[in-house]
Amino acid sequence: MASIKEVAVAAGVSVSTVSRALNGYTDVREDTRKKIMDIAQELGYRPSQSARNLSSKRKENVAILISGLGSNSPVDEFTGNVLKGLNSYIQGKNMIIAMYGISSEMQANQKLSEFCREYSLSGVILAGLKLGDPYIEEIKHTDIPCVGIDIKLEGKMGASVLTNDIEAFREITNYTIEKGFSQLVLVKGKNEASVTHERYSGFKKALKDNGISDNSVDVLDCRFDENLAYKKVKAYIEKHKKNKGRAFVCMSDLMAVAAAKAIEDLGYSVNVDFIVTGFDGIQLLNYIRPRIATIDQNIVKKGYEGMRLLMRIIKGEDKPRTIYVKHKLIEGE
Amino acid sequence: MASIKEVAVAAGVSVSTVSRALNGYTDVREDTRKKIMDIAQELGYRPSQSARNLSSKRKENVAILISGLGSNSPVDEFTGNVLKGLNSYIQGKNMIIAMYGISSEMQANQKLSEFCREYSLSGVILAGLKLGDPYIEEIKHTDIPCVGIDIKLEGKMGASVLTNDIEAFREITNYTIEKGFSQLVLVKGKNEASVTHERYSGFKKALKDNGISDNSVDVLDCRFDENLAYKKVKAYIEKHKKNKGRAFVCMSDLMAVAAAKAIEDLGYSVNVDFIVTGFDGIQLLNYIRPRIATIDQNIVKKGYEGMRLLMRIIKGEDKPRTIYVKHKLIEGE
DNA sequence: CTGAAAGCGCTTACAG
DNA sequence: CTGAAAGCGCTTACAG
Repeated sequence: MASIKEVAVAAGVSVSTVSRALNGYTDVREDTRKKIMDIAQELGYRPSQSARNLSSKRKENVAILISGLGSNSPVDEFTGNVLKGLNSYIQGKNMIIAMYGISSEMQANQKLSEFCREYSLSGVILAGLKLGDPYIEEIKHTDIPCVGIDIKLEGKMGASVLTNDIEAFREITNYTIEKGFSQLVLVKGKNEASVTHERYSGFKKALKDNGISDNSVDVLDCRFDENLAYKKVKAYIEKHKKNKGRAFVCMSDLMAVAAAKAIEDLGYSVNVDFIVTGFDGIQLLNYIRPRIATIDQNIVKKGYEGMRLLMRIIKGEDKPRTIYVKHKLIEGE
Repeated sequence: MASIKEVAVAAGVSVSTVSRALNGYTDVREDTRKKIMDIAQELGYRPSQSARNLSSKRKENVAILISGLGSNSPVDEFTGNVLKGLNSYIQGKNMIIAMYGISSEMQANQKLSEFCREYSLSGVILAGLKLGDPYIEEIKHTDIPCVGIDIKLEGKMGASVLTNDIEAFREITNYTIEKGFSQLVLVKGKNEASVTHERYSGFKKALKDNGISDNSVDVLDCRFDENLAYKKVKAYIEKHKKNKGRAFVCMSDLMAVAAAKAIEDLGYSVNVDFIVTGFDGIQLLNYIRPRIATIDQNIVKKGYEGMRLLMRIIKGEDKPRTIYVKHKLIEGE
């Protein structure tokens, strides 16, 4: 419960001196500082962040704003992994990061800049944003540093941490073909998601790499919906048997798992009669047999890099820019 | 960027009046209030929380402190589900909750009361705490409302949201027996976890319910470790074949999944040759075939109820107490 | 190297 | 019903 004043009195110095000592200013005599430190420690003194925020200009408060916690969205590992990544960055750095849930509704009611002012934030990480969310547009013209995880942010203060979806999807498609399955079926995500377009573009590059013509490939539009993927893949196989597409290249792991299930439910063997590949690298795949090949996006690393970039931007050590976190191909069996 | 002063000037009233109008005090003339509201809206005014925290006594700032985000812990769904629950409570309530990651190390460095003072918190939800964490002890003597999710908090300000582990485990054990498998093998969690003891006690009640003697039951100490569970269950079956324990009653879903895998790897059929049951209700089970019976703990609900209880305690509408969130038996196939 | 003083943006008795 | 003023706990020029 100690305030700076109590520390000052106990140390027999002024409040200003305590403040300077505690904040690591150099113009404090060493023994004065020592005494102040000791007393602060003893009293369990902690500066009130509210008071500090109110009086100080140069502050380094950051927060992560998480969208999509709303109750209709399925809980996935994304949030936990991002948090874990942020956390690993601040470990031992004597800093703390606040997290706030932001719904699309809330974004409509309160501008990001107002939010940051209200909570004294000097920079934010944004996770879970969807194309069309109000903040995406606002960030183009804001002057507070923003780092988007898995979402491209524009404007002079907009930075991003992304997977190179084009390269990654090209890679896994090539992997599929190398495994001897060149009659491809693309199990596609929803068009509203930017990643769908990027992965699609990577897919086409892989076709070109292998001299496969676009129109020899079937596309199942499954909108990242596992039930839809199950149905469409099942129907596809029932119709063509093993005579047409034999490789289901999926834009997400969950769709891949559904596709694999469809294959098995029809009495075929995954990775033998038909190959399936995913994208994301979710935990679930570790429990599915046979193992489905995928691209691990390394979300934890994204959290870490996002945090690191944000701090560097705030301190002026770096400029807002786009970082690509290296993905990893995980082979199937 | 507007401050209360600018609103006051624009409205032609004093700062005090603006403050009272915005905070819903009744002693403001209706048209004055209306004008102030309009102008505040127009200017995009938001009160600085820092200033408010500093000047006001009766504040209702709450936060969730999450332990176990440390990088060595596996990411699971727990955190995301709790957050989702909290979030569903505050939906539309015009409030926001801050989240902070707290490691055991940090707990050792900074007392909870100091933390709350530093961040102007009037109440906290604690999630992911382990037996032996420093804050558990401190809470016994603190005077700030604390709600523990899945951890029993003591002291006059300690509240808890729990599963009735004893009843739940008794229930699933009884379910197993009803399914015709009475030669039980308990796949046990680690002794350092309080839930292990409670589930064990529920297990024994079920034995008594069915007149089964304790020493006819084998216990595999697997410490909530899936690899250990896999090994021990496999060794057990290799040794006894189908001649002894036939029902692996597991204290967690992950151990149950491992047990099921061991069974299948030995060429047996899950839920036919041997039955397996879990505990938790994790998403993964929806993807494992055949479906393993389990107890769904409803973590989302726990988050919701925890938040609700905390707010009620802060407002004086309720006393710190223990809430049990109803679990649900999910049958296997 | 140190202290007195102003000020950050609010809330809240108090007076009228 | 409204306003002037004190105060919350800090930081930061400024003076010495």
